Formats: sequence, C-alpha cells, structure tokens
Amino acid sequence: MDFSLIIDNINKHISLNSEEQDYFTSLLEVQQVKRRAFLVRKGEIARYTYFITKGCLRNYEIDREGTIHIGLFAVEDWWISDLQSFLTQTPSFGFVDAIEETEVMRLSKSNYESLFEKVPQFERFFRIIHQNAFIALKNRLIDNLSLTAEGRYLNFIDKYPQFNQRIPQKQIAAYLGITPEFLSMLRSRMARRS
Amino acid sequence: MDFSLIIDNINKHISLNSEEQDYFTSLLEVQQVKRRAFLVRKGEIARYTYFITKGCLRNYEIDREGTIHIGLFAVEDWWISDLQSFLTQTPSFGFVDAIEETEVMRLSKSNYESLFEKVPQFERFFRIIHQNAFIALKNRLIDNLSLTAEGRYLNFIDKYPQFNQRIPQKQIAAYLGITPEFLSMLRSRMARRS
DNA sequence: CAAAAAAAATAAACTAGTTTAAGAAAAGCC
DNA sequence: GGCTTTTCTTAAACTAGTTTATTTTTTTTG
Repeated sequence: MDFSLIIDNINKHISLNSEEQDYFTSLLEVQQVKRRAFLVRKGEIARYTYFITKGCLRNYEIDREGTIHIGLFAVEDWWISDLQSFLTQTPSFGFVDAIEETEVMRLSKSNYESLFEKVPQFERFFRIIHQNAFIALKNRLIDNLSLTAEGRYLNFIDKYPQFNQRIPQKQIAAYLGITPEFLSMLRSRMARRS
Repeated sequence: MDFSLIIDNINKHISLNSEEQDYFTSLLEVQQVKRRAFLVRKGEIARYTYFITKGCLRNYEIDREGTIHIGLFAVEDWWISDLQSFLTQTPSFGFVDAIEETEVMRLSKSNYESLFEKVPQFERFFRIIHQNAFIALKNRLIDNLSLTAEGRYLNFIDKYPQFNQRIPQKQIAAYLGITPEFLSMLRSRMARRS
C-alpha cells in the first residue's frame, strides 16, 4: 500500500516520527469509488473523512427547488467529507460523490478521535485543515458578493486550472452559481474577444 | 467585573470548575469601543478575539471597487474577530468595527494559547465555536446561491430578528449583497403586499 | 461501433437587480 | 433646537443573468 502521498500531505504541517506515521497509516482504509457513486448521502451521518489519492469528488447540497449547489470540488492530495456531519456526527445536509473513478484513503470518526489522543500533533494538523477550509469558504463568499459571473469564472480558471480541465462545465456553472447556458455564453464571448 | 455572561457562554459547551473559571477570567481584558471605532484594521494583525457583552460589531472586507462586504454581524453573547488573521497571526484582509457603542471582553492570542495548555477543555470549546462559524458561513453561501434577494432578506429577518432592529438597512443590504435602493424597494413591495 | 443519453452551444424573450439622480426622513452634533 | 450629515425612498433607464426551446457535440453504454 502506498502511503507516500498522504504522509507528505501530513508532513506539510506537522512532523511525525516513523512510529507515529505507522500508527496513523494503520487507521486508514483504502476505498475505490466508481464514477457517480456516493460517499455521503443527505440524511446519513458522514462516518469518514476522505483523503483523495486519485480522482475527483464533490460535496454538494440540493435546495428546495432541486437545484444543486456545490460546496467543494476536491482532487488528489485534498481532504473531503461533509465536514458538518463528520465533525458533529449528525445527519448530513449534503452529498459527497465521485465525478471520476476515484481512490480514497478514509479515516473513521472514531479513529480520528483516537488519533488525537495518541498523537496530539494531529489536533494541530486538522485545525489547520479546517482553518483553511474556513478561509477558502470566506474568500468564496466575498468573491460571490463582489464579482460578476465572468469575474468569478476567470477567478476559478485562474485558481483551479486543474479543475477546469476535468470538471464538466455544467458543474462549474453550479459552483459559480450561474446557469450552464450563461456560462456557455460567457465562454464563447471570451473566445471571440481573445 | 461581571463575568457571568461569558462564563455562561463557555458553559454551554464545556464544564469548568471554579478554579478554571478564575484562571480563564484572569486572562480577559475589558474594552470599551466607541461607535465607528476599529478593533481590527486591514493590514494589521488581529491580536485578540472578542466576546461582546454589550453592543454590536461587524467584520467586513472592502473589494477592489471599494464596495463593502460584510462577513459577520455580532451582538451580545457572540465571539468575533478576523478569524483568519487571529488564528494565523498574519495581516488581516478585513476590518472589525463597532456599529454601536460596545463593550467587549478580549482574549489575546498568547493567552488563548496558554488557555489551551492549562485548560485543555478550551480546545474543544473553540473547536466548536469555529465549527459553528464554518457551518454558518457554508449555509450563507448556499443561501446566496439558491435564494433571490427577497428570499435572503426574509431569511435574514427570520434568522436574526435582533439584527434587523439595530443594524442600518444600508448595512443589511451590504450583508445580503444587494444595493440599498433595491432593499428599500423590496421592503416597500413587501409592505404593500401584506 | 451504433444507439441512446448527457452535455454544450445558440438565440430570443424575459426578469431580477443595478445605476443614477433627486427629494424626504432620520440621526448626529455643536 | 436648529444645522449638517447620513440614511432611506422613489422612480426611470439600463444590464447581467435566467428561461425556454431547439440544435449540435460529446460521452456513455450495450
């Protein structure tokens, strides 16, 4: 089993000795996720948080009108779950599913808690991960308030070029909060101008 | 000095003995904040996190066009700071200022850290506070994507009736991401209909 | 590889929200 | 208490983004 990606990810923020690394990896389970398969469904409790070793997942919610709103796209080297549900162990309001054939390493809530007890440095690690999620969310909120659809799209391409390649436009539109038709129009307008 | 409000706030999530309570309150400093005075300015490092005992504060950012975008309003019994700046001790992107004459109890970053060492339960307390901030932010993002301006306003009144009373409409409009003119129009339309 | 299904493009009619400008009301201030 | 500044209202012209419908292209699947 190849843990190098996840170990490197951890070591970006904390320093583990090999014993701690081994303990950590012993808590992980590998899971293959088929395209369109769900890792978390609305109403279920998110039992795991997931680290992506290959592929692409999304976290989204469906509103009263049935419209999809995307909270997060995640690719290799990212952590994803329905954070609210995972952290509070209450039923999820959203879904997590696979946009592509994906491989994840999952960590259960109980193992996550044990990890904090045995290797307290992980408190710091996950605090940083969650802080970064908060900061990203806040920046996105400000962007949504301050930029036009075109500005948000340019921003998205610039910030996440890797997503722009692999994620269907329809979903990028949902992420940006516009209709796919309008995104299509923006793209053709931008192509015409350049 | 009356610490009952802040002690009650803490005891909603954790249980402290009186020694721990005393240690905690010994780390606090009381500060009076005049209307329009700043607690955090863009470019400065947020040295404190603030608990409001009286009054109303806001956290906001100014975009490239000079438009104000409000991240958070907070009244009595709420914690506020520029979280990104406070937690990472890096220069703030936003401001925190007073909408009314306000009194806060502030906790410095270094005392915040000491608190974790001496009373580890506070790790849990602030984890919950930050989790709740994350959840609120995410819900707001989804609301911004899924509701019309009118829906967001109704939602706002319903969720924060106390804010609707004390906060100028102009600022509510900034929070909702619409112009004050449009909010005024919405209000008169709503009044006409009911 | 062909058929079916899903995604993307185009375009016209429409609507939610902005902009600009001017006047009325309310709040802050010697 | 009156003067100044800020906030709120109203309304008309405008623009960004939606809706609906049709066609084309791409992807999926047997």
